[in-house]
Amino acid sequence: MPEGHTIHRQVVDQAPLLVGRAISVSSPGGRWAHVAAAVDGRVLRTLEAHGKHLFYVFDHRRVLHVHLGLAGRLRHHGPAAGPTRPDPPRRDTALRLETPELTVDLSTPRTCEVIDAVTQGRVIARLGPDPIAADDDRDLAGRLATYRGPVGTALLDQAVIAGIGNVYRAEILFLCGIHPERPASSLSPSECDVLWATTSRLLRAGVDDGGRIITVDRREAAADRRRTYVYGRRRCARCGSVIRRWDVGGRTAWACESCQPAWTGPGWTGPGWTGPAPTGSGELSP
DNA sequence: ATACCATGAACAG
DNA sequence: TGTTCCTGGTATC
Repeated sequence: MPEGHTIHRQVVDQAPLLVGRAISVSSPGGRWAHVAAAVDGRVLRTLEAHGKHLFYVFDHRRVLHVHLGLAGRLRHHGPAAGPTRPDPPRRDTALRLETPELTVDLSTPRTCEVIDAVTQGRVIARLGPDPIAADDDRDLAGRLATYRGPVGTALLDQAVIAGIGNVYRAEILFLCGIHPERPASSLSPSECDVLWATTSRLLRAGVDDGGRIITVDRREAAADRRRTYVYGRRRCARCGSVIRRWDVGGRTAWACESCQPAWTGPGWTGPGWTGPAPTGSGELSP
């Protein structure tokens, strides 16, 4: 499940075994041979993550840039000589990275390219702050104050915060008690502070949990083994109300409208808005 | 066996 | 705003 925590987890797992070593890079499927050739045999200097983007920085100042998208995956294999010798690469493997200690297979990435440091800087400059790496929210309140659209859309905008995906969006807004359709600009500075702190806490926990997304408090949800409060659920793990799922910002929002009451202030156009006086016959249009 | 939906985001218009 | 790409898990036949 490639949200930002997945990528940071890859850094935690890969960096100790790859940084400082020459990496053999190949493209088993052949489609990415030009990418493999550009970094094959080079020594890895650093491995960096920002949001959902992963950067392998090599000694000749070339940078392998990977974004998994929806279907991309990174699979690890043990050393060729050890008990967990790597499987033969799957046909869809874009790149295989190998050292004596670790083999990493990248399959069906959204982005797989070799760039320079300037381009890497541009990619990162397009992104908002990464709540796993950064302690500073870089004025999240200011960005939300001028954001035109619901907070549920803003949280998936990687220029606002880098690394949130649809699962975390649902869980963050639940834990903050914020309705997904509230105008982003209606959040108070203190709500923005809580939003950032919650985001940072959840994503960091996701890294520590090995990339799994576990947001529930074990005491609160002791009765079942689900890992979320609202995402993927029929009923709220806290109050039992039926979860509503509908489109917000082009993705499915999941929310408990008891725990996340609808906003009825300025800008709200959802249920409860009386609107202009009805005209015509009063019948609903087909 | 087959259909559908999903953790993402670029692109067209 | 809608279309498109990719794989994999789950549901349905």
